Amino acid sequence: MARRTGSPPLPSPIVNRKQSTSSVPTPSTARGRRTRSALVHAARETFEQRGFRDARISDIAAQAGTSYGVFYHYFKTKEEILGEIFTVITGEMFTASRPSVAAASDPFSRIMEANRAYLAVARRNARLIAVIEEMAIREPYFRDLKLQIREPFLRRNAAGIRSLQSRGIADSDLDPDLAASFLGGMVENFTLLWFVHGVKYDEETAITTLTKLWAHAIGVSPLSAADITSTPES
Amino acid sequence: MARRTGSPPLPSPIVNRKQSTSSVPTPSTARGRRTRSALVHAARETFEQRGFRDARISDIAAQAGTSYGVFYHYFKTKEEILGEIFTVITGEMFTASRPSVAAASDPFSRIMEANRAYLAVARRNARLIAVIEEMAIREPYFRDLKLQIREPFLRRNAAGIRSLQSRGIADSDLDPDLAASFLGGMVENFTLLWFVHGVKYDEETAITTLTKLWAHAIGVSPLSAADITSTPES
Amino acid sequence: MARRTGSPPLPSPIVNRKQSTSSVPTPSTARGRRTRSALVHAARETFEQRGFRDARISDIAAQAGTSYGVFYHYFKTKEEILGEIFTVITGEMFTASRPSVAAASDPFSRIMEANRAYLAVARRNARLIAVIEEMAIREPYFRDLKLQIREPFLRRNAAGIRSLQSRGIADSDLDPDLAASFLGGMVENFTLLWFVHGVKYDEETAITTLTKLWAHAIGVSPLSAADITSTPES
Amino acid sequence: MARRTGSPPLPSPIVNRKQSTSSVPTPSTARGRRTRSALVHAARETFEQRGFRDARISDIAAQAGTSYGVFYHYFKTKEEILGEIFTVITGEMFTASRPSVAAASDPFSRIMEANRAYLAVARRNARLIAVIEEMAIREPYFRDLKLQIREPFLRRNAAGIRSLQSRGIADSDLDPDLAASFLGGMVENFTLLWFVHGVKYDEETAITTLTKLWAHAIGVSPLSAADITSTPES
DNA sequence: AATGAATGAGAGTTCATTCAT
DNA sequence: AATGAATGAACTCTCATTCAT
Repeated sequence: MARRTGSPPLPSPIVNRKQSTSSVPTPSTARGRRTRSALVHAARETFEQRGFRDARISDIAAQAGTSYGVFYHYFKTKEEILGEIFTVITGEMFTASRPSVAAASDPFSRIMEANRAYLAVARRNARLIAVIEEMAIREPYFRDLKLQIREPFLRRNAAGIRSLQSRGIADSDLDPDLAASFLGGMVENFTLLWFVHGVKYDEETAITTLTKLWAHAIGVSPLSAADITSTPES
Repeated sequence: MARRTGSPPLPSPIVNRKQSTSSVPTPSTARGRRTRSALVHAARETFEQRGFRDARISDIAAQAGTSYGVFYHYFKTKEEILGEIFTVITGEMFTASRPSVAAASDPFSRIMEANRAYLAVARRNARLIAVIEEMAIREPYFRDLKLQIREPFLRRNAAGIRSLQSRGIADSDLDPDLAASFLGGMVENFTLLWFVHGVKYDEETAITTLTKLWAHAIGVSPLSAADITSTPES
Repeated sequence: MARRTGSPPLPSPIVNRKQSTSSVPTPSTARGRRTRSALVHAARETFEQRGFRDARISDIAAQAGTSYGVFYHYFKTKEEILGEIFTVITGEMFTASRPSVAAASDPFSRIMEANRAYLAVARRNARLIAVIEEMAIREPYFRDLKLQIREPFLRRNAAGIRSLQSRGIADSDLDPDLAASFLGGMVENFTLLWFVHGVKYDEETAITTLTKLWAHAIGVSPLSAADITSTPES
Repeated sequence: MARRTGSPPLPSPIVNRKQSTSSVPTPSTARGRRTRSALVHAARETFEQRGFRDARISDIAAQAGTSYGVFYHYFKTKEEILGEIFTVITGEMFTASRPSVAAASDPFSRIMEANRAYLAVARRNARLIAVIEEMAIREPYFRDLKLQIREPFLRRNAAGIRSLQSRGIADSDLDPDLAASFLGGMVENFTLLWFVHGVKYDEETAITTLTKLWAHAIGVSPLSAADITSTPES
């Protein structure tokens, strides 16, 4: 007798599986590029205002001055548009945080300037950093993003410490990577309190104290370092 | 010193603090007390597992083995039951983080032990701390909670630094409150990486490095401090 | 240095995975049972009117006189509520289609009565059968459902044919299972045309012709069968 | 005899037959003709793969290698392009199903060959037939299409039966139109099970059984028919 | 003729909260 | 006190169709 089977005799079974709509990475027309760019900018503002979770697609679209559905023309998910934003931010933060002081200055001043530069950049991007900070707690994607953004800073700081160690200025007893991570964490934590949580600090006192702590922690003192010619450490 | 402001510098998001229905703070019957307690415990587990936002009232009720509606008999909002949980946590964390080492030991060892004790407690409560950390970014209620939990630690640390300064062991140049805040932030940032984000560290190396950085930062060296009789600083 | 790993040191990684809402199979209160039942009835009517695909959850809820969300209290998906409907239909169809004629009557009459009974039941359930028929084309779930409903009819018919064969009344040359399947298909196809596609037939002529074709096909003739005492074949 | 009605007995669902925009029936340029043809082919493949409902215009356009908008240049609706496909199919199916056997062979063999030919064609077009079958349930447009495709087969079969009746070979008691419709339905139902639902059959046994049932049903036996010279019945 | 960007109505689903029992 | 049924606002995502270029 006739037996029913799992697979029909036809080339392939008839099953309807909807394909995921593909997003358009780079629109071909000028109008498209304008719209896409407007969405990215609008997304940034929306995320800054509402955070990631509370940012609705409709908020972004409204902010961009486009219709609802156009978002899905260019992006599949909120995550995707955020990723776009962060590729920009990540690079900008690192380059902008390079200390502007002459290479010849003493280590203490250099640390001071590095902190000053970092805080300036962090202040500008505080709200977006807060978004990552918030999401990183639960979403692996964001945790990775956070650690990824941290990475180059850690490397630069570790290299700086190593350089000072090799020149006998900094405590050679310290693991430079760990020290860089911990001291970097100190600054990071501070920026969170200052720029995101709204704790009030006197700028100069804060930067000075921060720098003293950092410098002393690795064994650099304002006095000892003043008379030493330094080489660039980053 | 650092002052916390009532309103954050960022436009604070909507928080709905309903005041309409009145909740029952302390049930009169034994059964009522049992139910309430079951809800609080269930809420803690649920928040740890799902985070605050993703914890549904129904999850908590299910975990507590009660019905949907009973939650609203005892609590007005999710925020309220969380507050309940944290009054417990806050106290526990502070007392449990008191260093267990004899008061007579040297400052460096005391800092080490304080860090060790703090990390032990932080590890136990990591998940809940993560919940606050996450929520503090956008919700003033949680930001206040976070700063509130921080406060006693800062005070203890600041007092410790002041004590060392007055005895000439620590750098008297530093603002003790700021230093306490920044170094506390260093440790906090580290616990977040270690216990919440899952970054791997070698425990002993990490604690030693952390303590060295802390001690050096305020001018305490293992050598200089060893021969000095200390007074309890907390 | 610190290395980030996929798995954090905490008991299990922090990931939020929403649980699927569970549906309530049997409500505990009378009110609940009433509502659930109203939904099932409403769903049947809605499916009959609109088909499965075009039946919106809101249609069903409206038809049941309940709110939107209550559907999800009792059912997870449209498929689930449909399954409920069909467990009822399936049984009803088979029992109701049992020929009511005395066992003593001749084979031809018995076939006639079986067809008459089947057509009566099929007419009542035509719209729902149409729903399965429609969905069976693309959805394996429905194809299985369709074949499952067919099955008992085929078995009964095959048994009937076997019985007639063993008594020398029907052509013993035929595979009784295949014959049952094909002749059953003939009737099925006819009911689809008649009850669903709205092709017009004269009832008596149709049933008579259908029965003649069936009977002749398996070798039963009105004449030859008249004088033979039959045993029940189902 | 069976008459098809304009309006079905069931409340017919909404069909949107837009008449606003005018489509271009026959493009004047070669390029236009190529594009149009590509669309038709793409539509056929898409409908076979996804079914009518799940086939998006964008799927068809993508398959044809053209842009979204061009579809609307040539066709008003999905229904329209499907109609185009079926005008081709319908004709092909009928001519291809003409039995290839010599007119001189006996009625039984001729029925066998007719079935064999039909099954071969049905197998090739199974997927598209499934599409109609599916849509015919709810959409009058498709129901009409289905009955329209059936029509010539019914006429051919009815003519064949009439011819056999007039020559005394087939049961003259039967309404030839009804018989043709019912027996045709039997074969149709079988092809649905076999080619679309994936029920497994042994090809030769199935065809033989099918033919026996058909022949006996109208009173044609292999023996009685062998010695009679037949006239073409289609 | 062709392109692909833009629109927006519509359906599904979730869940905090209320309320009748 | 407790239950769990009911409500409905809010948000996501899809895709046929239009239209400017």
